[in-house]
Amino acid sequence: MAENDSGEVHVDLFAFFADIIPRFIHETLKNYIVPTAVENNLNKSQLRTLLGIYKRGKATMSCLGHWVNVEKGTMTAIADTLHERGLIQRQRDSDDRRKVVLTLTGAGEKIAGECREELSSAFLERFNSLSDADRRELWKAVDSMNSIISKFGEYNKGNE
Amino acid sequence: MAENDSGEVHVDLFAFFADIIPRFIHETLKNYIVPTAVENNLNKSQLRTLLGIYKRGKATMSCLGHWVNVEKGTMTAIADTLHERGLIQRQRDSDDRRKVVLTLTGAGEKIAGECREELSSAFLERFNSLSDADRRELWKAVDSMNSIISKFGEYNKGNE
DNA sequence: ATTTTATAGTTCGAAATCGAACAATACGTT
DNA sequence: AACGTATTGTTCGATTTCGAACTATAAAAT
Repeated sequence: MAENDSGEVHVDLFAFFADIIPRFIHETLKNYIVPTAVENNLNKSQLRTLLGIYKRGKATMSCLGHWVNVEKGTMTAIADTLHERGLIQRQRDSDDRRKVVLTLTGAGEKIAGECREELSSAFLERFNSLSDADRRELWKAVDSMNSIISKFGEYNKGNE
Repeated sequence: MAENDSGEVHVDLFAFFADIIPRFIHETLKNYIVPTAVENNLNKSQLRTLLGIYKRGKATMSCLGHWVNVEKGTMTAIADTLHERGLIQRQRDSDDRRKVVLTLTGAGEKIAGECREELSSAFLERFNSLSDADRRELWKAVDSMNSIISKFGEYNKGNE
């Protein structure tokens, strides 16, 4: 907890974002195994990479590296594997030939979409036990926090 | 985005927790290198383990494994290293002799406290640019979300 | 135009992590 | 008590990831 200028007591912002939220997310999904990911023998990084491209339509290696939270050397290895399995395509960006743009193949898109749906369903189940009042309050808080977070520049940089 | 029963449009809860929040946390701290962690040659898992014990006072291997998000075999290796360096103590739980309880040594506590403070300061700097109105709204949303999240059982199970 | 500096991606040896088999302890049932 | 089942932590070979050196392209400075 922490006090603000007017003496009110609030949750410690750092504890909230660094402890409480990550723990909540992890607790919610830690025991859930994504069926389609298992069927297709995808580990966490490979899945997260596919979902990152799925969400963006296309993305560069660096952008995905930030998103998946791995070094660029690792991203190369992940892209190698996904490409070998026919799930993604690589092509040089014609505007900036240093960049490599990744897109999903038909097979990759199908798998990514199914995984996303499975994860989303599993996650949302957690909220079934909430009362209507709590659900409304949560949604209000989420909308509010979302609008503030989106004001921070880096978050919206897109496919940088 | 998603619609609720009354037709209002809200942020998609799954996207918020699985995409937006993790990305915000990562973006906020990705370029920050914790000085005390570097000085003491601690990698991310070792640091997170120390901070996990610091926050809880003491914790079992399993509890920390969940917290750090690694398999138990990995947790054994991490604990080995931290113990060799004199930062933690291991002892069997006398109530349940299967369990191993980890606590910080004096040296470990000092390092963990410094790292926590450094991370917290770096994180909170991000919010300096917010207007007073936004800051109040954010804090309100955080308090609200925190109270709802804390109703979910598993989150509060403690040193399970 | 040339030189410097910065950025994107790859390679590859070192380090960290996974995950399945295992041993020890606890719990539930009969 | 004895048996089967579940949980906790360790071990160790296989896999993944890190991180520094490198190449190629772009942008900025002179």
